[in-house]
Amino acid sequence: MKTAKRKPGSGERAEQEDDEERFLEGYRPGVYPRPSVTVDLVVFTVTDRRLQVLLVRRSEHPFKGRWALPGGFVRVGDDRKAQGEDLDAAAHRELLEETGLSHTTSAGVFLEQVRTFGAPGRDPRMRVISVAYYALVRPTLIPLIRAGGDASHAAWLDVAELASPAARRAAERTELAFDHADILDAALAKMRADLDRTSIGFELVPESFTIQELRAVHEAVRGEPLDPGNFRKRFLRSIEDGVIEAARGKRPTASKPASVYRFVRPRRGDG
Amino acid sequence: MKTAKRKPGSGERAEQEDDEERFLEGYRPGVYPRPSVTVDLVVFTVTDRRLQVLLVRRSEHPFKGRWALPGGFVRVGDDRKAQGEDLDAAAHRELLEETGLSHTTSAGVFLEQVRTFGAPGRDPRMRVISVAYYALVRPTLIPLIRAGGDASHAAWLDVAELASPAARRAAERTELAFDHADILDAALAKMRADLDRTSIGFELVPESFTIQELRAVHEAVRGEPLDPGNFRKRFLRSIEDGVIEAARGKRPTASKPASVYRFVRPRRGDG
DNA sequence: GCAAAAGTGTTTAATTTACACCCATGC
DNA sequence: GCATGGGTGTAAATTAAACACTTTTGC
Repeated sequence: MKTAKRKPGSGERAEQEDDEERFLEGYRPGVYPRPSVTVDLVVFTVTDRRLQVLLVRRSEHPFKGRWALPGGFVRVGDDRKAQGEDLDAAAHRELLEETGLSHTTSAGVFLEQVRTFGAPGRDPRMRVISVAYYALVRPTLIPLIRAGGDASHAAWLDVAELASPAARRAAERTELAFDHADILDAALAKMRADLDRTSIGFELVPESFTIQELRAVHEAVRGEPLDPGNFRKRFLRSIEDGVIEAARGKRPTASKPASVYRFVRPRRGDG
Repeated sequence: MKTAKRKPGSGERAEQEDDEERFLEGYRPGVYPRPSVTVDLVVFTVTDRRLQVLLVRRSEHPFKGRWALPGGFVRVGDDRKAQGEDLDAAAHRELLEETGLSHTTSAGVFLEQVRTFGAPGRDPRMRVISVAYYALVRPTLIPLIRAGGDASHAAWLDVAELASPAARRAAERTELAFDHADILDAALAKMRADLDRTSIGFELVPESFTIQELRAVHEAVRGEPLDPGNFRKRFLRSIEDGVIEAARGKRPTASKPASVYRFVRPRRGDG
C-alpha cells in the first residue's frame, strides 16, 4: 500500500539507479485516452434495528432525480512527483464532504475497499472506473451528519427494501442511478461476510454497548433473528481474546439492567 | 457488471430521457488530470507440487532488470459511445498477450479481481491505478505458454520462496518491481481464502484428476500437508452436491491405481 | 514378500444448534 | 406479582481432527 522503495545498493546497483533517474527525468507520458477514476461509497448504519444506506438524490443529468451512492473523483496530480491522493484518502475525503462530519469524527469511521467497477457505458458521459468502498457509521454520529449541508439532498434508505430483487422490481421509485444497485449488492455481500469473520460489528454500535445492542446489529445485517443465549456465548469468547472488555455501569432497559462492554481498539490487521 | 439500463417509461419518464439525451449530446468532459489505469495479473499454477507464479523480467526502466507481474493498460475509448473494454476483458486480453495462450484455451482460465492499488508514487513515471486480478492456470496448459514469444522474458517462480517475509528479506535478487510484492501478498491471501470457500481448486488440476492430485494442489497452496483420509471424506461430500462426478478409467500411480474424477462445470455462482 | 499409496473406518474432541430455566427489575 | 428481557446451563447434533487398519498394485 505504500510507495515501492529500493535499498541503496552496491556500486553496480547505484549506477543502475542513476540510469533510472535520468530515464525518469526525460520521461514523457503518452497521449492515449485515460479514464476518469472515482470512489463510490456505500455508507451503512443501523438505526431502529434496521440496516440503512446513505443515498444522495441526483440534481443533475444523467439520472437526474434518481438516488445514487455518494462519491467523487480521485484527485490526481499532473506532476510525476506530486501524483495526488491515495484511494483510501479519496474515500475518506468524499465521506467528509458528503456527510459534513468533521475530520476527527470521521477518522473513527471504518472504511473498506469492496471492488472496482469499470464496465464501459456504466456512465453515459464518459469512461469512468469506480473503486467502491463500504463505510460503517456509528448510530451516535448520525445526528452530526448533514449531507453536504442540504437535508433534502440525501437520506438514509432501508437496505432490506432496496437490496432484495423482488423489492427492487416492485419499487420503480427507488431504482438507483448508474450501476449502483450492483455496487450496493457487492458491498452488502462483502460486509456480511466480513461481519462474521472479523470484528467490524463493533463499528456499528456506540463506544460502549450492551450485548443485545450488538446482537441487534448482527440481526439487522443478516436480516434474521439470532438466539440470544448462543450469541452471548460467542460474544463472551471474544472477551478471552482481548477484543472486548467490561465497561463501568449498567444500561437501564425495559427489564433487568444490562452490563455494558467496550471495544478494545485493535491493531488494524486483516486478511 | 453490465451497463446500467433504464426501462422505457411513461410519458413523463420519456420526456426526462429526451432531456437527458440532449444533455449527453452537449456534454464535454472537463480537463482535469486523469490517471492511467492498468490491470496486473497474478497468474498461479501448481507444478511439481509447488505453487508458482508467473513473472516477467522488466527490460526497460523503471525497475529495469527486476521481476514484475504481467499486466498492461486498460483500453479506453475517447468517444462516450465507444468507451473501450471492460476490466475483466482487459485482464483476459493481457493474459493472452503475455502467455501466448490462444483465445479458446485461455477462455478456460479462471480470473478473479483481487483489489485495486492506487497509492501515489507506486509508479515513478506517473499516476497509475492498477486493478489486480489473480488467474489460475491448469498445469496441462503450461507447455503451451510461451511468454510473449520470449522465453528468457518470463518464468514461473516459487511462491514459497517469494512470499514469506523472511525469504523476501534474504533474496535481494528476487525483489519485485513497483508494489508488486504487496499485490502478490493480497492475491495469495484472497486465493487461499477462496480455495476453502469455493471450488476453485478444480481450476488447478487437469480436466480429470485423482483425489491426491487435488490434495496436492491444496497442500501446495496452503503450504502444509493435509490428512489424506479426512481430505477424501470432504471431497466425497462434494460428489453428493453434484460438483464432481466419477470419470472413466483409473490412473496408474507408484502403487495402487487411483480413481479419476471430473469437475462438473457449474453455474458461476458465488457468495 | 515388501513398500507405498489407495481407500475405509473408528474414536475423540470441538463447535453449533435448540431450548429450558432462573434472575432482577419496572410497573 | 407478573411480564420482560437479562443471564446461565444443558443435551443433542453436526463437524473437524487424529489415527489405525485393510486393500491393491509394482517391483
